[in-house]
Amino acid sequence: MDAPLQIYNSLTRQKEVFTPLHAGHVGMYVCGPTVYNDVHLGNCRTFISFDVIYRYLTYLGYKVRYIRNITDVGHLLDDGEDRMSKGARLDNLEPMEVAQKYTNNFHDMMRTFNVLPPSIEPRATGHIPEQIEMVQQILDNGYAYIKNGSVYFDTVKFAEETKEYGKLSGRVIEELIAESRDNLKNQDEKNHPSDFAIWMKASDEHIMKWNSPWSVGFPGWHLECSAMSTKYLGKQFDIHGGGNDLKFPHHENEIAQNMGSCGCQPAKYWMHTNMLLMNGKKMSKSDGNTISPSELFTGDSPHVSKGYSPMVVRFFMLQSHYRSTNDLTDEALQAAEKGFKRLTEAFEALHKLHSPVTEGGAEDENISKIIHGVFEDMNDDFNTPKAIARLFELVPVINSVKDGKIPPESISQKMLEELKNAFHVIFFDILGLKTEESDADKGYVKGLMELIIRLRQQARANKDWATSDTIRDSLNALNIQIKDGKEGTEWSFK
RNA sequence: GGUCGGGUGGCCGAGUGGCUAGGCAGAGGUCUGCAAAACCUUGUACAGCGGUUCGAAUCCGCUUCCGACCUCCA
Repeated sequence: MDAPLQIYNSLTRQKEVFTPLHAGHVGMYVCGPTVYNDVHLGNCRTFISFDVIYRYLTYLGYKVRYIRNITDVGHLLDDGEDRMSKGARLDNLEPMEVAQKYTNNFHDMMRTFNVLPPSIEPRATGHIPEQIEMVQQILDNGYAYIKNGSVYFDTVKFAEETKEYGKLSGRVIEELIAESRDNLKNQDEKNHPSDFAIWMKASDEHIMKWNSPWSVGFPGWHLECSAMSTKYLGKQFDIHGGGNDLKFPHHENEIAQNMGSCGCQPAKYWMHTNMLLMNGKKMSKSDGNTISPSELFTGDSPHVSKGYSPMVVRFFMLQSHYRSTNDLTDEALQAAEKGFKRLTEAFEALHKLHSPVTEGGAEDENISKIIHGVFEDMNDDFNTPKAIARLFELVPVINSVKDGKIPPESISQKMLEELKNAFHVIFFDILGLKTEESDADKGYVKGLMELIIRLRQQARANKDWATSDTIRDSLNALNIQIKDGKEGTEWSFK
């Protein structure tokens, strides 16, 4: 009955009904991080977005094979030095130590954000033979040429013969001629400025290099994804994702390589996440407009007035659509923090509700509509902000029943169960959020709080306002909020 | 310069040819010993100028401003 899942396809620039290549299965490849540095928040946004997409596809019943790679070689800097090698030189480490260190850091951060691990996380250095094989196939098919031990992809020939080059990013090859800079590494070796290396001959001082039929060298940056997606998902698979900034040249070149080796377009649906901004500008490693995840958590940054918890940050990110830019500001984070708290507290309150009627509550239909609406929103290109907005509509209903503002029979037992279940599925399983109960929540702090609240109740019963207010104010100073309600007093961390 | 995407109420952020997005902040009220929390009510926004239309913030054109990519970036 519900509308089918639709996905915005960057390749066709429109929403399309999602139909997997093989019924019941989804193959999804997402470009992972280059591990030469701590992960930054922009990366996190992309992986959080795809985490929700992965979770939702799984929820829909698809068996999803989710590949997210680790790039640990081949990513050149302007001066021609490999990112990994540079990291190694600066830290005085083996390149693989650098890769491992930052891979660990990346994994820690993904766990912190409650991002599920992918099905397979292949490394570029672990797939050198596959990449060499692909270079050979491209050469065999005539879409590459060898110059001094390096191999370059022939974009001009590819573009002329297939009309495919530039399709994803909207580029025209003639324009690329004029635009390309001429100060790139080995530019003189290329036949055309838009050609790109798929195998690079290594200089003597280059640390990371492998034997190949052409030279001792290393693979080009774009090649790994082509080779690894093919290896684990086949020549054609369902979804290929990544950040918007990878569209050109990375993804465009990936398509060229896949088509150049096997003759087919690798992915049916291309999905691109938009950039995380900070104060209106792209958050970027290279220009300093950035805040690290840990700085954001601790508040140790001039860009924020305080720290924000990982789940608040995740929630904040999901409150904008993955294809829209997301502007991170202190004010917006504060709004997200309060909203997140309101939602989680309503969810907790929901579990304490009971209904005297089995079915036919006055609010039943309304609630049912909201729940269905959430899934409709998710089916519409994973519209998490809209889905979350609907979740908020449940809050006043839940709180009103809890406070006795509307009678408990407004929601039937049946609906209550359905709602608890749905809320759980949406909030935890699909959006990947979790309530942040601290250790204190379970430990003796809880017992102490019960004691304190009981003492304060006695004081209030005796109209000893001075004592009761002192307790309240002191707790408040400790960031503990006292909430006097009809059914007694509750508390929470502020 | 080329390509693309945007400008929505104080802030963030959805959406749409006619029907309340939502969150935060603000205002009024209920509740309360007083508060807080919660609940109720409330603002009637869509860059500007034209055009299409019975009707446009939503479609088209122009203007303007902003951003991304074109060079390593999720």
